[in-house]
Amino acid sequence: MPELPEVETVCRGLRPAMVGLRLTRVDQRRADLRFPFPAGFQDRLEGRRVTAIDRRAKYILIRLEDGWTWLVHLGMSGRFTVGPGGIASSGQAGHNSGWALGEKHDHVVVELESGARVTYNDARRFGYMDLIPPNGEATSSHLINLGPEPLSEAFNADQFSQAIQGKRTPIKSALLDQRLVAGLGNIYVCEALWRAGISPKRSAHTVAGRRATRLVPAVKDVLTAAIAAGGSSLRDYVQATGELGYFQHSWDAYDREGDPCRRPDCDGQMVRIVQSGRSSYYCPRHQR
DNA sequence: CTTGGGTCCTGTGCGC
DNA sequence: TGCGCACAGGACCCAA
Repeated sequence: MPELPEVETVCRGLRPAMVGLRLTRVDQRRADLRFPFPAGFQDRLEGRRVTAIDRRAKYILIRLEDGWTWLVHLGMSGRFTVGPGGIASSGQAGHNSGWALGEKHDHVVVELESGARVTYNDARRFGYMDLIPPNGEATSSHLINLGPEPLSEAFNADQFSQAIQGKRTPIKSALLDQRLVAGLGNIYVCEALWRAGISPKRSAHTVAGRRATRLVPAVKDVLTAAIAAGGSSLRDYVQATGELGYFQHSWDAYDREGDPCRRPDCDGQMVRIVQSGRSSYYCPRHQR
């Protein structure tokens, strides 16, 4: 799924199509994604005007005029597409059959008063949606345990050193733990550790201090660069505007098993290991 | 409390 | 060409 840069990119694509406009029709086509849709989902959204779209970690927060928030998590394969009503352009070059009936796995289709249509598609259904009542954000179970936004001042070497104090888990796992810092996923953790020269296997508590002062800027830099590129596009993943992010061409670590390390003056070779069931890519030569 | 592993689901790419 | 397996951007839930 999408990690923070992809979710940010999706938000930026949705805003021009949705903010300030009323949702004229909401079509929920199945009872559940990863979790059941909340009771009254369609009725709560239909007829409401969207006032803003925010992002918190990997969550999309669509603000409605009545104070409710439509929360969306994309899971691994969730995606939004924006198209004109009726015709609904896909942005998926090469195959656009079946548009009148919708693509396979189109689970939620929203029409706006502009005539535009916003479609949520999710093949694996690891994504989910929920409704947060007015003033309910501080107590929302989805958001309450999240760590700081990695691009905010709240995420800094002191804070992160504190957060990983005494943690025996590998630094790779610590960076994926949304309670310590919220928004990173498998790709950008690999990239940040490569940039910081830290092995994904290193025990988290040994990163506190000196190494944290390298790691924190590496995290911020890679996320900033990825957002600027519109995120990473895997397979036919498209952002809300229908355009392709291109940061996958800038990966230095992820999916580069057997390839030469790209760090200047390093003659290492990238390897792949499995940690907690997930692939880690790193250079054993300079990542220690 | 922390930590590791299994699990949900569908699609794709690879080796045979 | 078909088949079976490994693997895929996440994170919850439970056992130890």
